[in-house]
Amino acid sequence: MAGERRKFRREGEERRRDQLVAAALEIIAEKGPDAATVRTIAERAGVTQGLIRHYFTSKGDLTRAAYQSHMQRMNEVSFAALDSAPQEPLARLEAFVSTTLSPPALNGTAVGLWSAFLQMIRRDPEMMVVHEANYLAFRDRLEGLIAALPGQRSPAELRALAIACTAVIDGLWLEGSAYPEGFDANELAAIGWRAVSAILGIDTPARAGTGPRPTTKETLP
Amino acid sequence: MAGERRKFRREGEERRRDQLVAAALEIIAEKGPDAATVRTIAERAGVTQGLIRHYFTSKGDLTRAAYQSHMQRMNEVSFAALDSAPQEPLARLEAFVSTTLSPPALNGTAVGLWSAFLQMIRRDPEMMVVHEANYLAFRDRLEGLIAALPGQRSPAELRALAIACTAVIDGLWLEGSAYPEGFDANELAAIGWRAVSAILGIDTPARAGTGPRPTTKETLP
DNA sequence: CGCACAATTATGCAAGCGTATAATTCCGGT
DNA sequence: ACCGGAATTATACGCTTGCATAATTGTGCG
Repeated sequence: MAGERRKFRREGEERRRDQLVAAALEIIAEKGPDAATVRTIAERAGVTQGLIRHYFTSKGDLTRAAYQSHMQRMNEVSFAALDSAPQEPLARLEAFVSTTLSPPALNGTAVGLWSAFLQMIRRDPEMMVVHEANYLAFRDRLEGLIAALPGQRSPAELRALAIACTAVIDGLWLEGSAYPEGFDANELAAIGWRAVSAILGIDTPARAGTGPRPTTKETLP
Repeated sequence: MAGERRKFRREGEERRRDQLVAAALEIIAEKGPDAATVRTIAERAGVTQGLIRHYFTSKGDLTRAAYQSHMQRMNEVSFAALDSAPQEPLARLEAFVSTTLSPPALNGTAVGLWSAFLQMIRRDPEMMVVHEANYLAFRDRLEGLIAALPGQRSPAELRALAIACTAVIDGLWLEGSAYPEGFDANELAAIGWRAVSAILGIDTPARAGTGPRPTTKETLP
């Protein structure tokens, strides 16, 4: 009667690890890090909790693996969008900004993950390394896009511009994800592109008249 | 010899609540939200844990009170910095940006608090209301500073500019706080001011000589 | 001075946590 | 066919958590 032991199938180690990592990420994103207990993660992955300790030396180990996996996937998505972009530097940059500030990159679950991991980053040096590497990867990619634009800029100048553009994109992404009701559909992408253009000293392509004209004193007729 | 009962002093209700709120904020900022248990909070406040339930109906109630208090204080600090600023609109704006992107506003504990609360905001509608109100208050203040600049801007234009400037400030504040080794002392404030200037169409102060000419339409006499 | 009552401490409890370990069951090699 | 070991489940333990309640003690008021 009671002794119905659960049936199971054996899976490869890699696949099991991926399942557990995916389950952990889902739960952290949906219900927060506190809800991501060993038991709920195992349940979501369709196994029992003991298996976690069979594939990870501790729960923290699983959490680190999940963070690494999440960051890697974000990177890949970002890269993929760039690969299918056109070739003109300006269009590439615009595509990059627009992609980052539109769904699916802009979504509520990602910011949940982001803030959850930020907590751990501050206490776990190993996670800090991953964070640093990924932040710099994002910025460097953006810096590369900027460097490809017409005009010459010194390295220091490039660095400052990349930091500023990264910041405005991050800030918009964050508020748009955390407080989605506050903005229209394409509003953030449009604002982001205008801001990046302005920072880089590019004439805003879309709406002449209202756009900032940074340098020249005498303007239009 | 075991029966040494702890001595205590009675305090007013308001004072005790403040002490508990302050203790909770300190612990969340320093050690993360998981470390902020009823017992550690009480210990930090110099009382025993039972007292928390005497002044707050639950731990969540205390946490909400802590968030409210934190946000209110951030607001006051921000306001105070503006009050002692000069009167010319441009200088006021620059002071605001610079203050926000320099210590003590820029520090690691604040971002710890920020990301910890962001977690709760996503699950607690009551906290979401507080967050929304404070984000909009920040943005509105910034929008007011922008509106005071010479030149005319439509309400829609003002909104977009305020969103963009808020985003760049938030993004810089965030990365500077979360990853302080990555930036020089005044670097972020300088980058922030340059970015805001560019977004608003103001000539960067370094290359002085030309006054701010924000709009392309007819503006000045 | 002492008394009543709120403020505070002390103790207890059930639930949930991560971890350790024992018990089973699947599955490939022979 | 079956067996040995790895994969997986099951159970248990010690600890911490938030919350409840009982026991005390400080203190304003007569």
